[in-house]
Amino acid sequence: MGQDRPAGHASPAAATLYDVARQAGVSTATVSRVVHGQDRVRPETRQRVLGVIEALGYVPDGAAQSMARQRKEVIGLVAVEKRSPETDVEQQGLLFIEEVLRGVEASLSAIEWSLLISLLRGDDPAAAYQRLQKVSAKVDGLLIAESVVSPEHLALLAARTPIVLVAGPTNEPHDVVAADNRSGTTALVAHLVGKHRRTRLFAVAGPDNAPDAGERLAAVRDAIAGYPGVSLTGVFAGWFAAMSGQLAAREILALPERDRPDALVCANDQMAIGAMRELQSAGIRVPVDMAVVGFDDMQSGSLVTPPLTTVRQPMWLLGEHACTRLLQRIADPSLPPRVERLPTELVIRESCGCHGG
Amino acid sequence: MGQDRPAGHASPAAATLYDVARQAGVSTATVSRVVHGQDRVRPETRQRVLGVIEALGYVPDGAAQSMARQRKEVIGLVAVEKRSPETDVEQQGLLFIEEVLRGVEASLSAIEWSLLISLLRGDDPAAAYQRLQKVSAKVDGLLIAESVVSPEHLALLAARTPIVLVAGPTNEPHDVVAADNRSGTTALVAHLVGKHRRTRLFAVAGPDNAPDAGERLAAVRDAIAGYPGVSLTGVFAGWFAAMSGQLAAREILALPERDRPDALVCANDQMAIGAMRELQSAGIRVPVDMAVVGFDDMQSGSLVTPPLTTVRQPMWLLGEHACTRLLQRIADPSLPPRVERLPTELVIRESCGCHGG
DNA sequence: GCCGCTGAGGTGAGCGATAACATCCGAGGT
DNA sequence: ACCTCGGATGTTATCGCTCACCTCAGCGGC
Repeated sequence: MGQDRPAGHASPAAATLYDVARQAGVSTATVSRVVHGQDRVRPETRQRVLGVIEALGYVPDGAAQSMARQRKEVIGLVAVEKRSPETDVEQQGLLFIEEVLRGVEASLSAIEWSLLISLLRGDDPAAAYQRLQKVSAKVDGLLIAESVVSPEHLALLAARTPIVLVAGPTNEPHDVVAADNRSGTTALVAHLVGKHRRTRLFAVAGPDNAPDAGERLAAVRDAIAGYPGVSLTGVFAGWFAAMSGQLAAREILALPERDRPDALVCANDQMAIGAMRELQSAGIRVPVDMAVVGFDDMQSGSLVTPPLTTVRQPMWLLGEHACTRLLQRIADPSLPPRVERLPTELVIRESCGCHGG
Repeated sequence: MGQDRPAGHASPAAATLYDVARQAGVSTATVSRVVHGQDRVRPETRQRVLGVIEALGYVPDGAAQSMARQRKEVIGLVAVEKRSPETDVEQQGLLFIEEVLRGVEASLSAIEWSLLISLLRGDDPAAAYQRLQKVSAKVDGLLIAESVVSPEHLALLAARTPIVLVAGPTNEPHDVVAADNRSGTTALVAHLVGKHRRTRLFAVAGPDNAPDAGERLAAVRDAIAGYPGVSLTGVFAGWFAAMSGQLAAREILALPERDRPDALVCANDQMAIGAMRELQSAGIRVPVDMAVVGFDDMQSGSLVTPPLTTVRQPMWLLGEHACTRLLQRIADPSLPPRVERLPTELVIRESCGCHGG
């Protein structure tokens, strides 16, 4: 069938609606109706048109459709990518978003929409905004991860395009879908204190510009405040990368033994893993001498020894919900912005002091 | 500035080129020239237009541009996603592609193009093809990962859209960019045999439909054939998931001790990790009793105990090269299809029997 | 004084669909 | 026989932009 030209070469010019209409001896409107499965067409006509479509390998052009119906059926997901090919293989930032991406893509493909990805790198906010503008021209709405752009730029963008923030700041007048960092953290601290009698916690925080990080730290503080006799012995300002966990560990190792914490609460799993390895290679036994816990529940957490106790974020769901929200806003831009929190779940493994089953 | 309407609401109707032209008192051609930084405009006029653009927050519509210049400046990346939200958190398939994705995105954003992602799920090939067609309508070319679709469908697709296969079958008349599975595998076997004196290897293969998997298995066979006294004691048909590594391990554990292999060569890291954990929990010491090696060099391989010896695939590069190739083909569809192999690199850690530094 | 050139900018024909509206035609109703 | 009605189709304006081509004014050369 159709072996008349060598494969691997794009055809001379893609068939258009007009080609199909002409060959089938009908109007473009009829072809359009057939393509969209409408019923206003006689079965006989439909068959004829379908035949021509098949023969020509016709597929309606997306750009033209977007123009005509004033809807692109594409949404954009933008995240920050801090890595370059030469940089270390540190799986950062996007690692979190990858799971979200799947959730988004799943929701989208169910309604035949598509997902456009844009990874921002470099740290020039103006350039980032430029890029975002360009991207916004190709989509019906934007899902923006973490805080990749300043509040002012966000406002400018929102004035032109529907946007939903994923794990973004909740103090801006935008739709936000985020994990319930607070309850997860509270449960984690409760476990450490209640079950394992830890009294000297140390926090390894995430970067300032990540709202999630701030919330987790605040929650740790608040939770600790609720337990008499338990104190937060220190806070290390990390940036979500494993390396920053390592650095935090070194800072702790430099402390006289008596001043060291008995539990390390990290703002994400990456840092927890980095810290744990550093502590272990200095001879500290985790969790006996010091417990180490993370946040996110990335797969790697279950692989390390001891397996990491952490808090699971429903990242797939985060993606789904953010997507749904964005779709709603696209349908009705006048919707009032809302903040949605998705529940987190304590995942107890062994790095807290519990014993594996 | 511009606080006249509550933020978080999309504007009534986006400004168009005509709005800008009218307000600036020039023609649309002039605005277009300004937007595209052409020189045929007096500085004074340019400034005026720029002012209006700024004031209106004008961004040229992507669909209209695509239409007018007959180029969408978007390429699509399609991969298979075997997971659903309820399924286990097995990070499969896409895990490989995520790194590729970054490479692609980086190349693309450098030239201001965008990346459309489509994850195929379910296993209805007809549905997959449908979806691919839809996606192809929105892009200028497609990057297709592994073999997500039948050769026939691929040919049909290629007749209409430029495509490049990533880690795909090399026996079809398409552009392919893949890792040099053979040399990596050969080096791995040489290490196992030469350095660690292993003589009874067991292979855990990938799925039949993954060309990469087939190549790796064949390379193991060929390499072994080159060493007298070394044999391949068995092959387990896995599917790249950690679970299949586990199953392979169980099969081995069921063997009488004398019939067990002394080295396990897995077609990817996921399976190696799965197998290793299963072996360990059955009391087998890795690597003393049995070496276990993988392929890919995913980050998790460095986290497990013992750290996994594996072969690194330059996935980022794979993405970059595939992207470049696709761009070339888009520019000149008459290019003859080529197969490009990217070098792999042996990564020696400890699961082969070497000692960590 | 006429021509041609050049820089600055305007005109308008597409690009490939969609969808509102117009048309045509035969079946029923009266 | 006339009118109505509705199903099947055709016509065509429109979406927002680009680009080839046209216009026009001023200027210098001969």
